[in-house]
Amino acid sequence: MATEPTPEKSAAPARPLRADAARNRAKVLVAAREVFAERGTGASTEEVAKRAGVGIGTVFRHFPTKESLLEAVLGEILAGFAEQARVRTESPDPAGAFFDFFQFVVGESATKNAVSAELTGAGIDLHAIGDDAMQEMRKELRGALGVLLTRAQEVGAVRADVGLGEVMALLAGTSQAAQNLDVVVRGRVLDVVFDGLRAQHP
Amino acid sequence: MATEPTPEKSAAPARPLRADAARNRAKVLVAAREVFAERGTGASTEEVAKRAGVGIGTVFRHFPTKESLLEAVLGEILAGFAEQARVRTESPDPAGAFFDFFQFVVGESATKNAVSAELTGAGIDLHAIGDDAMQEMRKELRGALGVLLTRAQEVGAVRADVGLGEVMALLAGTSQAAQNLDVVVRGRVLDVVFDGLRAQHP
DNA sequence: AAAAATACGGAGTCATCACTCCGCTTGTCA
DNA sequence: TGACAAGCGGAGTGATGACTCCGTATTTTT
Repeated sequence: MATEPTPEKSAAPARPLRADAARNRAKVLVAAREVFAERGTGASTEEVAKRAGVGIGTVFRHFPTKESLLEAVLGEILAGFAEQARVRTESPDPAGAFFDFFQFVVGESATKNAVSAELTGAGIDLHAIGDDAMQEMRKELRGALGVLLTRAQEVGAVRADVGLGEVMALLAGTSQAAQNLDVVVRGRVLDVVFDGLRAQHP
Repeated sequence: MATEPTPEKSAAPARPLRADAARNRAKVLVAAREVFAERGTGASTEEVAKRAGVGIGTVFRHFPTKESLLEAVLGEILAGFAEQARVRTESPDPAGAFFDFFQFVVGESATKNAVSAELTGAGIDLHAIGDDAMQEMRKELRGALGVLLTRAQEVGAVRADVGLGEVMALLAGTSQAAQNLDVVVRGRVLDVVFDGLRAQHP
C-alpha cells in the first residue's frame, strides 16, 4: 500500500498507458460517442468496437462495463459544455453570454441525438450513475452556468425568480424538444423560451 | 371474401371477443401502462403479464408484438390527451383553455415517467411506428390542440408567430423536463414557458 | 349437456448482449 | 536486440428477453 509510486486521484493513472493503448482508448471513446449518438445508448458494445476498429476485449479492458463507457462519453460531453460555459463567464456582455451558451447547448444536442437525450434529463438512471470525476464535472458545469445566470440576472436580462434548477430543466427540455426539429421551428422554440426567461414576473 | 360478416375497419373485430378474452385484454393494457410508466419501455413483457395476472401467451395473443403493445398503450394515452383537448375546445375562455391543457399534459407526463418520455418526443422510432388507428389518434390530437391554439391566438393570449409544431415541441420538451422535478420548480418552469408563449414578438 | 369454438398458461426456442479468458502480438527498456 | 511486461483480438459463457406451441380450461352454441 505504501509502495504505490503515484497514488494520484484520477485522470492520470498510476502507470502511464502504453502508446498503442492510449491510442485505442481514444479511438474507442470517439467511436462510442458516434455510435451512441446515432443508434442510442442501447447500441451494443460490439458495434462500438467495430467502429473503433478494435476487438471487444479492448473496449472492455479500457471500460470494464458498458455503464462506465457511457459514463466516460457523457463525462466528455459535460466537460465540453462546462468549458463552453466557463469561456463565456468573463464576457463583457452577460446577457449575450447566457443566451448564447443556452443556444449552443441546444444546438449541440439537436445533433447528438440519443446521448443528449439521456444527458438532458431523460433521467432514468443516468443521473444516478457517478464517478467522483463525473460528479466533479457536473459540479463544474453547474458552477459555470450559475455564474452566467447570476450575471445575466444582475444585468436584468433574465428574470430574478428562476434558479439554476429551473434553467437546467429548461435547457434539458429544450434540447430534448429541439431534436428532430428543423432549424426554423427550433429557432422559434428558442425564441419562446428566451422571451420567457427575459420576462419580468409581475 | 364476400362472405365476411362484418369487415369493419378497426376497434371492432369481425367476431367479438369472448368475455374472458376481453377482460384479459383490458387487464393487460392497464398493467402495461403501469409497468411501462414505472420501469420504462424496456420492461419485459413477462413483467407485464405477471402484473396483469395472466400468462405470457395471453399477452402475445392479444398483442402479437411488444411494439404493438407499446402502440396500444401509447394510443390510449394520446386518446386521453385528445379528449382533454377536445373538451376544452368550446370553452368561453380560450386563453385559460389553452394554458390549462398545456399544464394538464405536463402534469400527467411528470407522473407517467417513461411512457411519456417516449411519447413526448424522445423521437427515436416511436414517431415512426403507426397503426392507421394511431395516425388517426395523432391527427385528432393535433386537430384539437390546433383549435385551442388558434382560439388563444385570436384572443391575443398567445403570440401569433408560433404554430402547432412549435407548441407541440414545447409541450414535449416541457413534459420531459418536468419529470423528476419537484412541484415548485415545475411550476416555475411552466411560468417561464407560459410567459414566453404570451410574449408578443417585436 | 355435450360438442365446437376460443382462449389460456407457461415451458421451450432462438437471438442478442454484456462480459470473461487466454494464446498471441507489440511496445518498452536495458 | 532480446526479454518481459502490457495490450490485443475474438471465441466462448451465461443471462435475459421476445416470441412460439400445444395440451388444458373456459365459453358459447346447439
